[in-house]
Amino acid sequence: MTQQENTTESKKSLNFIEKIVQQDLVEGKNGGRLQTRFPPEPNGYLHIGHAKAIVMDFGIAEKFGGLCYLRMDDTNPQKEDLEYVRAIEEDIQWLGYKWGKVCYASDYFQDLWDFAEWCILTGKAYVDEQSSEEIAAQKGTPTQAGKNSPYRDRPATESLKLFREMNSGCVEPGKMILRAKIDMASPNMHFRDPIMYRVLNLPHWRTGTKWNAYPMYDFTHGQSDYLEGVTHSICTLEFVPHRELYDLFVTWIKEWKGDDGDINDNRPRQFEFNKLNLNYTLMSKRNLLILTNEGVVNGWDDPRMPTLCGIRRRGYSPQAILNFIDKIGYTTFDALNDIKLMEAACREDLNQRALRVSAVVDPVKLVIDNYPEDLVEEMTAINNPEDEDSGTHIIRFSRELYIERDDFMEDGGKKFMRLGPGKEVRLKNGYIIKCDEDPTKCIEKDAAGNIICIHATYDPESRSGMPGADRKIKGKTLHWVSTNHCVPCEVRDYSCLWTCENPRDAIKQYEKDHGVRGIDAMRPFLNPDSLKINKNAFIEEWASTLPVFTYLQFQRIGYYNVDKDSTPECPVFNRTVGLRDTK
RNA sequence: UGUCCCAUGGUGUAAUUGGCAACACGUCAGGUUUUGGUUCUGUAAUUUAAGGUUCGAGUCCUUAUGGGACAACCA
Repeated sequence: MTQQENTTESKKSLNFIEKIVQQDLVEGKNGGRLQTRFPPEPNGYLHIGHAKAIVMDFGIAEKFGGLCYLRMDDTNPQKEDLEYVRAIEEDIQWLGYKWGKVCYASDYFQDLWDFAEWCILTGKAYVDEQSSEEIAAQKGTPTQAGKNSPYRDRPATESLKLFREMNSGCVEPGKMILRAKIDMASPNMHFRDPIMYRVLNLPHWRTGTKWNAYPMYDFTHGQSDYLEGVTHSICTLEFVPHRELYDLFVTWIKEWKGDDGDINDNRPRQFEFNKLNLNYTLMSKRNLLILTNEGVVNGWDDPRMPTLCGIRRRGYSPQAILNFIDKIGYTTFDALNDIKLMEAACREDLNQRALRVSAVVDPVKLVIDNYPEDLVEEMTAINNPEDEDSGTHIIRFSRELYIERDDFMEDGGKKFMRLGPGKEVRLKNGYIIKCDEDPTKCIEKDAAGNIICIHATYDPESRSGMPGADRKIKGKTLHWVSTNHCVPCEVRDYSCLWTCENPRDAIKQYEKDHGVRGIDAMRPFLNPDSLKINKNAFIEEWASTLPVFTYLQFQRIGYYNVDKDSTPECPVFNRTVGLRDTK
């Protein structure tokens, strides 16, 4: 970290969770320890919303000298897979974070089981044999108290016997569950005898066939935190109603462990911040899964996806993401962030990082009539004017070039600063050129009236670096490639997948109004033009030799990244984000 | 007709904890520039409402309004 960053860092005020952590440390809570965890369920790929949580969990540990574990929340073998575990690890490392160790909720299955038996024996839990419909009906509503289950007061010995049967593999899923005996009239729905264990009769990718009954999230998370030594269990706002239950189970497990220290010390505490909402973006894993399954996008790493692998392929740097997260902050307000802020953070970073190259994405031929037929000159191009250490590369110049079609206008008027009859422009790293006043002399058209070739003359004294190049001209500086010294390439331009600001709400509403679900409720809001493939582009030779994931700027166009689909014959580029355009 | 949470320029966040409302992005106008990029200078725009406490309120209290979360054998 540079000195400058250090000063800005120290000037910036802490977010509300950092303030809590700082205060707890001062007060010596939990023995002055700080330990957090990032607990993804390995049932899908991480997205930009997870990045916000990662920066919080890992970042706060880093900042205050604590520890952060990566914990796979693998309590539902129905949906989870090793493939996702690997991807999660890769994404976190890509962001630049290191974990103390990797843990699994399944590490605690035996503890959780023993603890559950103790809960039964001490009258805190019972086995319920009703159907899920019956249980739902008894649960009441937020405005109405629930009713007790007829099994609520069965003897502990009976519950214990049935609980053990639940894990035998002989009980059909749905026939029995273990419930905590709390309060069916609680205004907090999570307190109405929540489910602790359910029968799945499914093997688990880590524990094999040892378990047939698996613990629920609420009966796992706080206990795992406690057993691991987590001090600050930080999650998003939708878990606020779970906190009371979290605290209760932590209190119970301390009792079970014979941990008779102060109940307010040596225990994890849950804190909640606002999750990331981005306009024109759909975040939930469930919906992203639909998009990939239905082929709306080409896999989880499609550059239009908000997944970290998608964003990476799109061409964002980890630092760009970190900058963005830093800009939006952490509060308890359910904000809808503007995607433009993320793009601004990206430009800010890529401006420092990206190699400048010339690519012509909508080419028209330009012939320099007074330039020698067989001359080829090697021009020097600066790789990145923002970074003196980035060096230079060669771009070859000749009589026949491609320039952008929209850099020439037959009647552009006074305000059009680029090429046209009688107009003079500079070719970047090249010469000053000029078109004849007479349109018939500088424009070649086909039968349909389309411009197929532009003619100009160059000023031989104006080559970049020569004294003659220093003269001021009215026109702008244009980028170009030499027709014989460029490579055809594929350029993929992306825009938002969604046409409405808040696709989540729009889809939900559509589902309600039209009685359809899933992809059918999404289609009306999908942007048909979210991917534009351009196979008619040319790029300078040097750029075609760069490896996948190289950060590039197509000068005057935008930031681009080398895609994994590239071949030596045809490199493929993804548009990360366009240049700011104040034309 | 429940419980809990939230409300500061267009968007997101600050405000030394009750003491001059600011920062970033965006807007608009201009300077620099071999990228209509970058950079620099300037610009307009903010405490949801009403009442209360106080010398003093974005901050505390009350009420209203608006928004969010909660009723999966998901996490």
